Amino acid sequence: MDTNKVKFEKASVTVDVLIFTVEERDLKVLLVKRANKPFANSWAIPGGFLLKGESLDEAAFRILIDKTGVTDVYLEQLYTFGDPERDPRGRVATVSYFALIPFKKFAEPSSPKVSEIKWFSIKDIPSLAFDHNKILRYALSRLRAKVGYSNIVYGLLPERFRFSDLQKLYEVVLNKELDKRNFRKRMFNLGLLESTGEKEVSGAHRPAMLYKFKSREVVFFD
Amino acid sequence: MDTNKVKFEKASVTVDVLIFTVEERDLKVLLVKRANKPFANSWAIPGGFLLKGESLDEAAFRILIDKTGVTDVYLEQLYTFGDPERDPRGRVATVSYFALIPFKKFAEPSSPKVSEIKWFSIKDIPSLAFDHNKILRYALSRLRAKVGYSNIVYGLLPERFRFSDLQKLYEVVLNKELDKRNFRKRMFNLGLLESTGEKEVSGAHRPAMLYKFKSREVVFFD
DNA sequence: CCAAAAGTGTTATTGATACACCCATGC
DNA sequence: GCATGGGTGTATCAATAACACTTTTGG
Repeated sequence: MDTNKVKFEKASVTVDVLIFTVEERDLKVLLVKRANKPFANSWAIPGGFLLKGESLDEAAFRILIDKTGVTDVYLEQLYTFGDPERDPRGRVATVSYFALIPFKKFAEPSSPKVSEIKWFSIKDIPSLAFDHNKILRYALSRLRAKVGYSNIVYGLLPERFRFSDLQKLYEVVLNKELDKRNFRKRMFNLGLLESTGEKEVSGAHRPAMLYKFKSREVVFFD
Repeated sequence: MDTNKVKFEKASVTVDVLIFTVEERDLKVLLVKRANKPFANSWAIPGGFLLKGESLDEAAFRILIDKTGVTDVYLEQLYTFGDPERDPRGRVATVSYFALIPFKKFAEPSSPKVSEIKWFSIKDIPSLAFDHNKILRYALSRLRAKVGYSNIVYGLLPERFRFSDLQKLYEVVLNKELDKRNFRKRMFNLGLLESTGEKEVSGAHRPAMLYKFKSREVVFFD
């Protein structure tokens, strides 16, 4: 192949972070409304340009803190999107990450530049800026696959939770119903959970035992 | 966070492709000896800068063809490495891919710029340029995980192969021995293979039936 | 006593593992 | 006839799937 006349191209590198949480037993993703062109007023995945001296992981972490104030978090690189046409401003490659945070830790963002920021149910996603719908679909498929062979859902839950919260979370992520008894059996057999001994301050029904993950580190199984 | 005084940084984007094959029942990866600085004379993963108008996948494909002449191939994006210190020339983010090719299709490369090119057994990898040892370790762990729940090994095998070739391949990739009867049972149960009806032109032993994958498309199972 | 969610066991089926001998060929 | 790799079956165990009733609380 003759490459003599073809030019290399410096690209801008952005890092986008898909921030997921569970609220009201529903899986939600944090989106921002863009203030500037291109795609002004469109909703988009939060992100930003890579800064001098910053690693990709550091940039993802910075964006996450900027938007949510959360630091104790599960964060994983997802995929890199680099189609030459994906950004009208020029060649921009986006390294996408996904983050899982417990809703309770979320604090309103400090960043003044963002005009608006909002949690969207994954069942109700509008048309997004750039190729962000595609990125979100990719993130969801990774998340769905990964909950099947790892404990990463710990990132979505508070320290202590009811068993039914955990089950509901799996049901929402996997988009299918699970049998209560089989689910409990399997979860206990994996040996990742422990009872806290405490019970929820309950409603008009039998109070539920509260559980926690033995370890808030990623564990793979199967 | 005050970002007013921090500068954005344009980065060069390179695409590196880990090209795997099986030869002599051993898993091998293609490395090139670098002609130029930095790391002149070190072995490295083949790669190159992203060209104008080219998508990441296209760049990976171009590099692969350039080095091997192979076009019918399994190719998958792996991970993006972007530490600010990883290349002494400046900020370079590398999007890594891995490719699986059947050894028979390999043709000597047409590219005149490469000083040397060589297959290395994965058991015998030297110290590589940049952070390429780390990238290779990552690729191997992805490959090992993925053969467990997909049929991607089809990419490493010729059209028709003996069952024992397939088993040996799994053993090399997973670095452990497998039981012959259980392995055959499982493979047949997955329903991805079919007999070609033909037998190998054999050596001093009973001739082996030759099999092929029903589909040379990625299939996931489990 | 009624509504609401928590909690609990058994059976059937499937997939994984462990294991040893005969077969077809070339020389 | 012997050396070389090809090819086959059974029994045990573990994990998964299907399935319905009782318990504890608040109001």
